Amino acid sequence: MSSPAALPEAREPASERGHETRERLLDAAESLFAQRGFEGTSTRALTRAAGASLSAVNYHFGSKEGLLRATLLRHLEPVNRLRLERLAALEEAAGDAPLALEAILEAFLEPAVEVLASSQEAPERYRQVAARLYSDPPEVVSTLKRELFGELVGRYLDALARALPSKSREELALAFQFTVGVMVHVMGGHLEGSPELGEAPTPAAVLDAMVAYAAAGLRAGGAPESRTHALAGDRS
Amino acid sequence: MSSPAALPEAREPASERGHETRERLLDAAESLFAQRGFEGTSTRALTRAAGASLSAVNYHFGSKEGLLRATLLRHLEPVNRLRLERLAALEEAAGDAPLALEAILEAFLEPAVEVLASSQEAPERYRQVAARLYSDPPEVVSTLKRELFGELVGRYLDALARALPSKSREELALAFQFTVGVMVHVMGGHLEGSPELGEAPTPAAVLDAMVAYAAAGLRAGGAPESRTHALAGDRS
DNA sequence: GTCTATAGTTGGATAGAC
DNA sequence: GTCTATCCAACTATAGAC
Repeated sequence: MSSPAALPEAREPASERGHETRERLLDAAESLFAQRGFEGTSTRALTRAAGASLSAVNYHFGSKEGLLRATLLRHLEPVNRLRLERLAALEEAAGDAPLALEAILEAFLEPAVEVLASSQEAPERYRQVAARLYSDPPEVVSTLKRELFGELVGRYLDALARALPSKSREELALAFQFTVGVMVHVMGGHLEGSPELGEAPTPAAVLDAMVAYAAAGLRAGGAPESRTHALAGDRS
Repeated sequence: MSSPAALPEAREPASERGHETRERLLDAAESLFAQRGFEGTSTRALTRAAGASLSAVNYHFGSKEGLLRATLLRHLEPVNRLRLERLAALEEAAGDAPLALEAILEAFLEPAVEVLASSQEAPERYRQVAARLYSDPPEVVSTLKRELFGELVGRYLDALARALPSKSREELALAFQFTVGVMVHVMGGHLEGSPELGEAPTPAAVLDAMVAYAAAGLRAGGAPESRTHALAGDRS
């Protein structure tokens, strides 16, 4: 985190040599942590992949854990910033009116998909980084999770509460967590693992399906009328 | 898997000494793999927790990976068997009629919650075992996943297709994967990590909420009429 | 079936030259 | 800022006594 010297303000002068290795380490960490997990990736394999020396990780990040933290931050922070910006833009455009549920969900879900699609290289790499937050055990991760998502979740729940005034905050919080589960599963790449899905659908199609699924789920979740269990399925 | 001797048929005779250690190892593995992941757990810590010697893992399971496999199987296999049984029972009762969507979802989701609730000791332990299937990287896991879920998913999709005849199989498969994501997130214990949820809801309440959420999501997911994005939130 | 002892690797981290 | 060389702790797996 607080690295060696935070070079003056030059924003990539001829002498950014000092940052080249750092960036390569982050790239390699992204890729390897995603593929094999934190404990499953050795510092040796990591620095080899980055074309750096073994000691580089400790020099730039203090420890292997510091590198994990930096790796997660590098991706999740911009995604979450975008999520907050998009929510704020929606709210400003709507004035006092409550937001459309689908719009809120799109503001939350699309940034993740976007970052994924905008990656030039292997998208698999980016996908699983976020999912790691929900699977890697070390304590760094749970701390970081609260750090990164605390405010975000609160703000989105506020918007959801205005869109769905008949729901209690607990109901909304629960259904929103379900939605996070959907997102994590998709970002973790578990759609590919499943047969029956034939050719993988495009990210845009998956996003649309997620929004529709989650919107319906949020509207229905926990509402007493929806527990009419005895009646059969279709409705469309 | 195919262990030393598969003792005749005695179902816990005075001489089950040979199995005591084995069971203790499975218990410990369950707990530690759930908490710290596969690579994050050393055989030493594991055997120490089980009160066994270091070599016990290799004797009983061949390797550390063999122990992971046995651990996952021990829990997932009965859960999946129950899922298939409950689906079959529903289908028999219904004759030719399509099943109620909520009933299908309950048959799928409740066994997991049930095993969780029926565990005498720390339920946290059991919860995360299944979730590990979706986060641990080693190849054993992805093999096992297909092995365990291949038939199951096919059978449930068949039932869903009859309950929701207007949906294509691809739409259903996608929405069903979303539902799996919800379940994995819940079983992984990520509800606890979130504030805003106050006192953790009971397993039964979470189950009801999941069923309602997923049923609504499956009915709506991908249906063209549900993409009327412009209209605002509430409906109840 | 369980133990102790040990072999043989590989792990993260550091020292010090350049 | 990056490297090589090295420390030492920890790992999985095996051998062999009991």
